Amino acid sequence: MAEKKLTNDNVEICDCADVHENLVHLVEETMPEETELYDLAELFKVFGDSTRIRILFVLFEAEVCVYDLAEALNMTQSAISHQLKILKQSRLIKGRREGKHIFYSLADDHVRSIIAEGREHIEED
Amino acid sequence: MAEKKLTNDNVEICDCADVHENLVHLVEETMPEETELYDLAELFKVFGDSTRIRILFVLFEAEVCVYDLAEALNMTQSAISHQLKILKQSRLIKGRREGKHIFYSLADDHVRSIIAEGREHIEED
DNA sequence: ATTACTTATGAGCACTTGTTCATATGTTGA
DNA sequence: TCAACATATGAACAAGTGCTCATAAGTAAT
Repeated sequence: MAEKKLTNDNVEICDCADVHENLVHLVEETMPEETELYDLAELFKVFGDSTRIRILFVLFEAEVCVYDLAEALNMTQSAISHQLKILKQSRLIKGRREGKHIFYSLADDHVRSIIAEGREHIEED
Repeated sequence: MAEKKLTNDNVEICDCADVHENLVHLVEETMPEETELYDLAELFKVFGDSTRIRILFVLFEAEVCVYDLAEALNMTQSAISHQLKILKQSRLIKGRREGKHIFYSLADDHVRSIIAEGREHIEED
């Protein structure tokens, strides 16, 4: 494939061997939809806060109400409640009402898998 | 186990059945170190941006230099370079110099696994 | 109905983050 | 050495985030 050169302006041109058009096509073919990319980023953003990570680790072990979460993590009820809302919106956890309490638990096992993969990465070498 | 009641002040007390002390102990036993929690959150924070996600999807397919990444994603060289630095610091990608170019590629397969797990989660139901 | 308890939520604030712009650093070839 | 290209980086700014505080909403028991 020919090198890509523009003659009339100052655009900088990188002529990495034959990569340009091929790459653009490859990207167009394999890159997920914009909305999926956005959703993926939003999901990982939820994991990207140590308070939420700590909440998830508690829920790995037990179904827990808001007040107990706050006590176990030594944080205010309000702070925990705000974070639970975010976790719930991402369908990572679910709440079950029982009288005055709402018990939270993991929504499914993806949470465990994702965190396990993350731990593997940071624990190597 | 007895309910927990304080008599002298207004502290609100949740008496979820027998959970308190057990939960605190459980958390102390199973919760990872503070530094690991922090590192985990930092790692997921890196995945929590759609520009970085897009960069990773390109690198799933090929080893690419900065300029081509910028072109493929229709972003400035500077923006891409800043993000590459973050990805490199998290050891998700690595760079290989070849003349004037620096070709970036995935550091290992954890990236693929983590993103695959994320996609599974958002694609269900 | 009133009180006490549990959870949710809105506003405000300090802090973080991603991009742009300008510029520096590094590499190659003439 | 100089010019051109490729990449990295610091400052600045807008936008987003997590906590606190005050308060609302929901539930149960008296």
